[in-house]
Amino acid sequence: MNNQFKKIHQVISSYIEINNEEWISYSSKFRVKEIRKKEIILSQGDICRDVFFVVNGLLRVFFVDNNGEEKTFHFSFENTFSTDYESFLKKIPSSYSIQALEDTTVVLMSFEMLHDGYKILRNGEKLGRLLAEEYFFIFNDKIQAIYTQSPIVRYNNLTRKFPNILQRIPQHYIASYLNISSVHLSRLKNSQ
Amino acid sequence: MNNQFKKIHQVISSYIEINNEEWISYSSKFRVKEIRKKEIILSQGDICRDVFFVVNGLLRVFFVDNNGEEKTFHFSFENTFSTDYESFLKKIPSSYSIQALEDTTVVLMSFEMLHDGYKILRNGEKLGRLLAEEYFFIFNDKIQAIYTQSPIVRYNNLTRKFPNILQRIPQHYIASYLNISSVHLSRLKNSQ
DNA sequence: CAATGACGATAACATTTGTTATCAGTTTTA
DNA sequence: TAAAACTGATAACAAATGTTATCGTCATTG
Repeated sequence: MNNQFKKIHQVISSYIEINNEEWISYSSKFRVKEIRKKEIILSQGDICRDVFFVVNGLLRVFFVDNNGEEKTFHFSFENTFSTDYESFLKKIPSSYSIQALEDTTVVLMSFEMLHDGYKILRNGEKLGRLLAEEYFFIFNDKIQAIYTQSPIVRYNNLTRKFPNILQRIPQHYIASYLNISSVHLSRLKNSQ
Repeated sequence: MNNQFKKIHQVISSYIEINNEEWISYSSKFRVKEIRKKEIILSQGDICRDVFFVVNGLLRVFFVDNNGEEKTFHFSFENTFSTDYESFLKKIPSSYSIQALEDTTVVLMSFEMLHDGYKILRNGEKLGRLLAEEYFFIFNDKIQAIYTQSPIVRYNNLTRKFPNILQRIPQHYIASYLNISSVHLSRLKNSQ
């Protein structure tokens, strides 16, 4: 099996039963893309045509708010999916941009192939449901964290969960992710 | 058709094709529950066993944070679903409590019947997927609002979208929903 | 009907967080 | 390799938001 598809196969297999034949047919439609650091693979306002699976590297999902300021919404690490799922599903302009923070390899899954999967794979609809549910869980946790945890607690949780995040992601992006200013994060860190 | 099921049939029909036979078998498992004002139908920490469909009345979804303070997370109006979907799906202790703000009638859909539906209904899995997606959209919008809009803008949007909300929901719950203090909301309102 | 509690406005004050600017060290780029 | 851009710390100040307390009105309850 194409080595780049190994992990994605593993992830999908954890959701549904998929046999060899199905996988060969399904994965034949994957496309692979190399993205250079700082390159943007989805621009806010464009319709999001693909779900990206990060094989290696790192993506940043962000948007520009009404005051023209970038807000970092999510970091997509290796072996996770990244997309504007609402734009992707509804074919409406994306609210987010997605940018590579490092040279990154992604597997592209188009809307068409995902929807074909609903019919072609025996458990295609189930896969769709579980993916939607999984995405939902992420957002649910995110909202709860915002409501219940102070920025510094969220920061500590983040660095505990991803110990090398500080080596890979500039601190002001993390501040933006926490929805506080970079100055404030610096203060919080150095006074706790 | 049982009149209380009319709306829920309408909503489900908007998601998938469901014929009369399927509907009769499916809806026969619904249970109806009357909840008195202030009554709690889901307690934080319990496993959420049902999805609630609000026939009439009004529910408040909230949780108690680490400082012992209630944070209102969501208001469930007529003809919408309400639940702790993560607790419900994963059978883990609920992060939320759900309380009636008015005398309320709900239709209960248990985990078992929803999952039976995945098999019994021709489009059961699709229904599950679309419900998960729909729930996801709500959360996506919620997070975006938090990141991009100031509390007073969110307040104005809320009152524009639900003009009678002020008659039905105490203001301090709305403040909690906006994640600001009730004093601050009062100030914002009366100074804009 | 009286007592109690819930509700929302307001004031005074404390705390948190943002803004702007500067600086030194580092990385990127031409 | 030199210039430019990026990064994070820090200080000084401004703005936003929270906390506590008080008050009058209204709704609920016994």
